Amino acid sequence: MSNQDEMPKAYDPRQVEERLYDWWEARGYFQPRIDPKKKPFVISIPPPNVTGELHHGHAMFIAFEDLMIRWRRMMGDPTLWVPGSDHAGIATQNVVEKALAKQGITRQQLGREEFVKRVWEWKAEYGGIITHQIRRLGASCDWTRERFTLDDGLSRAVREAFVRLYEKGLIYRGPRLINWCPRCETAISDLEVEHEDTTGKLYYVRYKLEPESPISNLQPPEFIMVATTRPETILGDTAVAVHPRDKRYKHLMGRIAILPALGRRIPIIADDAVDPEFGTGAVKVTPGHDATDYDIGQRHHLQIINVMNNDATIRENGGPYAGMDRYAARAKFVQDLQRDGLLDHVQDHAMSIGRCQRCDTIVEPLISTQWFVKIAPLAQAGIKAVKRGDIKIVPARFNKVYFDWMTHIRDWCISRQLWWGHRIPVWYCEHGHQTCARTDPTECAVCGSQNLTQDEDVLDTWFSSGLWPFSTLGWPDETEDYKYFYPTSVLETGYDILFFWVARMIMDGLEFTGKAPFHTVYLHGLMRDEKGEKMSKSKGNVANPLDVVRDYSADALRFTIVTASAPGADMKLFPEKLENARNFGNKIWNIARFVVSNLEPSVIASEAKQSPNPGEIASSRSFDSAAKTAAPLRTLLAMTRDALSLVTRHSSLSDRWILSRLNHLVAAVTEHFENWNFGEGDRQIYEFLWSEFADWYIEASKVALYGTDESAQQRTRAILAHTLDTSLRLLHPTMPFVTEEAWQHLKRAEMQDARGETEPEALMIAPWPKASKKFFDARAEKEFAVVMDIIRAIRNARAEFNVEPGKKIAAVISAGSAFNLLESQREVIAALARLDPAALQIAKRADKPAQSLALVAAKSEVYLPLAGMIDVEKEHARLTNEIAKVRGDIARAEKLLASEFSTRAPKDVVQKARAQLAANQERLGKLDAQLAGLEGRRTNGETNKRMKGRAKPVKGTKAAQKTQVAKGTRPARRKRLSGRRTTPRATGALAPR
RNA sequence: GGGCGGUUAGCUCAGUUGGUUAGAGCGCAGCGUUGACAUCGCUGAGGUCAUAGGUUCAACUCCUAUACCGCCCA
Repeated sequence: MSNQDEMPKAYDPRQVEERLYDWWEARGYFQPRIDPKKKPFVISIPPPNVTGELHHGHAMFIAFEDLMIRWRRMMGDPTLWVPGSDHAGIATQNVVEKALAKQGITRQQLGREEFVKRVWEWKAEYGGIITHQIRRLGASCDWTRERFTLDDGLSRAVREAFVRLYEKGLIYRGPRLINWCPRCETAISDLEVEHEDTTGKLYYVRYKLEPESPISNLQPPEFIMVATTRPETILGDTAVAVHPRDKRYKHLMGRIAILPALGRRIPIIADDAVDPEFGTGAVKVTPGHDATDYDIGQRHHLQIINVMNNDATIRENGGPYAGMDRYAARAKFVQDLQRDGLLDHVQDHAMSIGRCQRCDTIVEPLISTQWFVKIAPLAQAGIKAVKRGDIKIVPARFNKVYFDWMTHIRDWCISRQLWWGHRIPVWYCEHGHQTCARTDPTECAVCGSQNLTQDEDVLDTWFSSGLWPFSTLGWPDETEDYKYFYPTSVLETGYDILFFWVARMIMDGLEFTGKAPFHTVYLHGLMRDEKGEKMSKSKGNVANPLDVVRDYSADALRFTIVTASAPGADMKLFPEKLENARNFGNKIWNIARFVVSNLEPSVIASEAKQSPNPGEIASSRSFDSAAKTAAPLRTLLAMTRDALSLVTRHSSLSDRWILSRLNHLVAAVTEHFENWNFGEGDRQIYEFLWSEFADWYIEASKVALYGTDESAQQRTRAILAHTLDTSLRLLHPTMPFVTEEAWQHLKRAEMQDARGETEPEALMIAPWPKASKKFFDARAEKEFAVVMDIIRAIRNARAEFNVEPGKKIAAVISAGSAFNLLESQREVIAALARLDPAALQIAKRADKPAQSLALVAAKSEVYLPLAGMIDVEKEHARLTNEIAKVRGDIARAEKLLASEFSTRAPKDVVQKARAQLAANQERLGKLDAQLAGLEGRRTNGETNKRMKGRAKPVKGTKAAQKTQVAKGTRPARRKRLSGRRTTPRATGALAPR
């Protein structure tokens, strides 16, 4: 029984992912080992809201953060990823209220205590769902350190932070104009208001003027006309304002206007804030319901009148409109103005309205007594930290966004009229004194009164989120975790919460711990749906990542997320992308299957011995059987050592080539990861595994594996194992499951040797590979590229001429300077180009056999005796076309080299251009000769009849000619090989007789 | 109003200090059950890199302007 039998033909992630996760977790791999000598790598998870289930935005941060975490863990850092969730005040209260509403219950009916109890129940249920989802995505976070923002410890941190700011005078309470959500019935911060452009109405309303003197009573009444988008707020007007230099209104300044409906007397004032271009140039001033008007009101000491209740109905001071909803009041008010002849006209108006981020209700600016953080001093420190470089934001373009916002930051309204959250730690006595304390006070700090009541409000959720990086580690206590793991390393999240969360963590971290809470902020883009729209619950386009996991695997989702976008760029999720990633997983699986099956299965079976492996924990069939058949032969380390020692002495070209490519890959991926280019690193791994390792090395390795040279077999096996092992390590941070599963099979196929070396128990705790420069082999890469060129040219010709795929054909290679190389690779060439080895002739210089197709590839010529399968006209066209292209290349190169380029460009660049030109000239010579031969044949009256039935003229002699005319200089398509540009271009011609 | 990002193959997108002939996946065309893989293999077609200028020996890449799309802030 071979290992391959344990590896099904197709990879089935559903049999693997959950089992492996459970095993990793049970083995304790997610927990860091505190090593005082090492600097830890730490990420605090962006805590998901406990409102419901995860969406793809969460999958996104998990993909990137787990990649970093697993990578650093393999690099040997003590690595900690702190998981947890956020109580999400308004959001959670809203969903629970909605759920209760379905049962016909309101929170008021339940009362505060009972309601909060219900929310905790909700949290228990959905918190569980969320952690399950995070696990299924493969997140290797340390669940023993899981935190929730309402935990006792974190609540204590919130209290400590509040008290410190309060004592410093950075927290104050007072009446200010705030954003009020009439549905949530709470204040919200500026950030929680989402502005939306819309077309509204602009109402032109006439305010009657009070006569200047009793005599004027006899005059016809005078008016001043104002324009407003919100006529119902006229009820709260306390002035009319015009611009001080507006000549139109000069004579009216200081006069008194009479408010419609209420008859209140209000002054006409002058203020610079008025835009003379807007409307009539005269505006109504409503300090109680508009931010600009509030400022004007402050400057002119105007009375502030709030005309709305908490639910946006008109208060009793609204006269006849009292009790009406704000929009019903508007309609009625407009109607009344019309009736009274005070409404001049109405016009459409482009405007922006603010809506509540959580419930989409139109926000009402109003005056309310709330708690605020005086944020400017904290923001200054936050700006400095980034300017100094203590914190680096990736991608860097977000620096500017950060600075702009921090510079123009306004005081932060932190009190919320909710029940779910951290209660504000301030008590009032009957004299109105405030007592703010770390522990619940029993008496007033000012007068000693024992008659205390705590503030009813709770804090903005983000107040606690801002403390997350350190509150989760034990702050304000100097715990072991806090001392060792703080400050954290990287903060990874979506750019949409740069202000909400990232900026606040920076300010809080600096303020409370004296340290930047992390040294790097990595911002990813937003996940959008297929149409490019932001995913949101109200749009109903929110998908459950677990559905994707079920259909494509967590690995596929993660790989797609990481590779399908650039840093900071939004991405769309498509089934096609996921399919490709899933297929890649299967490809990896089959590569492993091939390698494993070639690692001496007979020995594996006979030397079986028990060893610790995932089978002990998970009861997988494959692990169980593996445990029985597990056969220590040599460790991967030993294999690597073998590969290393063998490569220098006996290795073949393809061996040296793949090891060179592999080590370049290790270097490149490591560098890309270090530079935060995870997508590029992963794309290179993909290219390597699929296009180099599988398509070329594995195919070439079959020559040695199925040959008779035992040492070559051994060596090839070692290199196969080593290359697979290394590649799996590189890919593990992105695709943890399939790599671990494949690696376990690989490991079992080798096992321990007599020297007692042991492999790590799991890939996830195996060391990250190091590139070894001694494997860099430019010559091998160059030479193997020549071999690939020859093979491609032959394959190309076979396809063009419809040679039966299985048919082994003869070939003559006139190798020229590449003779030694090609002769040494004859088996590989024969195998991969499907040539008959007995009929493959390689010579330094060979004559063209009669009736053969001639190809020019990599400075050599290949003749394929495809007698009778050749269409002379077609060949003529192809050759002519090819010659035109080469001539174009030559002309361009000559022009370039004749210019200042040859004197001013770097030498190596010029040298390359020269070499390229020479190669093309050589190629042109060969092509010309072939064409000449063909011309001779053509004029000899040869027909283009064909012999074999399968052969047929390649479509489009005409098309080819057209192409030549239109795009004669178009370059050949580049091959998939990264880091290697080859231009296989087969060109066929009939040899002259 | 201020700022940022995008515009590259039919579609979705990479392209990191400017340097040969710009890449991938999907799709498309042809061929294929070759002892890892049809979730696959081989071969091929397909792009004046939004437009107009500029810098440079050299521009998808740097600069300026314009157009269109998207986002953030006010």
